[in-house]
Amino acid sequence: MPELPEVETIRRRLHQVLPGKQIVSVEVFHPKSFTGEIASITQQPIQQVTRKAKVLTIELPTTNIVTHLKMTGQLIWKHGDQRVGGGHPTADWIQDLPSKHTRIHYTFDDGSSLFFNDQRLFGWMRVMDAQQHQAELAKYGPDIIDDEASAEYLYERFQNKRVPVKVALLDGSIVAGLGNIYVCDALNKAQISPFRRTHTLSLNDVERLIVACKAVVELGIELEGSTTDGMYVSIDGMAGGYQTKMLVYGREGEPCYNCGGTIAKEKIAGRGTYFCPDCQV
DNA sequence: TTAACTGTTGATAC
DNA sequence: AGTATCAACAGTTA
Repeated sequence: MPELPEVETIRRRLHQVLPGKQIVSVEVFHPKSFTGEIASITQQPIQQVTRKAKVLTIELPTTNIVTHLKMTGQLIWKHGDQRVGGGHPTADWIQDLPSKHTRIHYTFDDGSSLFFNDQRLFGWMRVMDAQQHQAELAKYGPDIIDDEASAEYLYERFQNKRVPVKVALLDGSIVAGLGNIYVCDALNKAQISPFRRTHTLSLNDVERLIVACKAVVELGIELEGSTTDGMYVSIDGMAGGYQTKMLVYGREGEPCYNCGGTIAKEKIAGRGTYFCPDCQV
């Protein structure tokens, strides 16, 4: 599922191919997936593709196509047999687009296409002016990989909270871009229990935690995301590589790489949580 | 067959 | 305001 590394991988690849292209037509197959005036996004060159938190934005001269993939959203770009990136396995189903899960199909002036697929319909693409775009991004705290997301910042935000630290890390208004996979791994790397209440963490704990969070997310970006169930792929159908490096996520019953303890799985705030009961305290 | 589970966020109620 | 729970939806697993 797309977390920051997955969305960033998609952003980088879209940014390689989209700038300069003009949208010539848009087919909306599901009204829930798209809002905005199609006429407002055609016949003008795409400027750049940006990301904040898990929100992806295709910037046009006068407006923006703002995108949230939620859990099952995919963006696939096709131009004949041309591919961007390479070397990794490519999903074969991209040959058959649009599919039953394709919600939007953009056609560009060079004949290439962008497909928005979304099995569960939670995701969206919305045309927003600068002010609306700004308001959307203002919901989120600093990206976990930004310098602004410092130990001092997080420590201060933790002081007046008593939720389990795992819940706080998943709260995008505190720090943006972390999802279940990278939070579980970061807590293991920092040797902090996901159950620890935020206000009980020392500044030293928070320093270890923020370093671990940045490290796992940066590794995730380097490996171009994680694909645990085949759902996440980049714009050419390419799977990620982080799933082979996961520390605890999905490893219930297997040994902790840090101490050899047995990885446990419990629920925190309704979310499956993997951790090592022996070295995460 | 039915229920639980999947993950991100917004809405709602305390 | 902080916290907890549920809902949006569809498909897969128990």
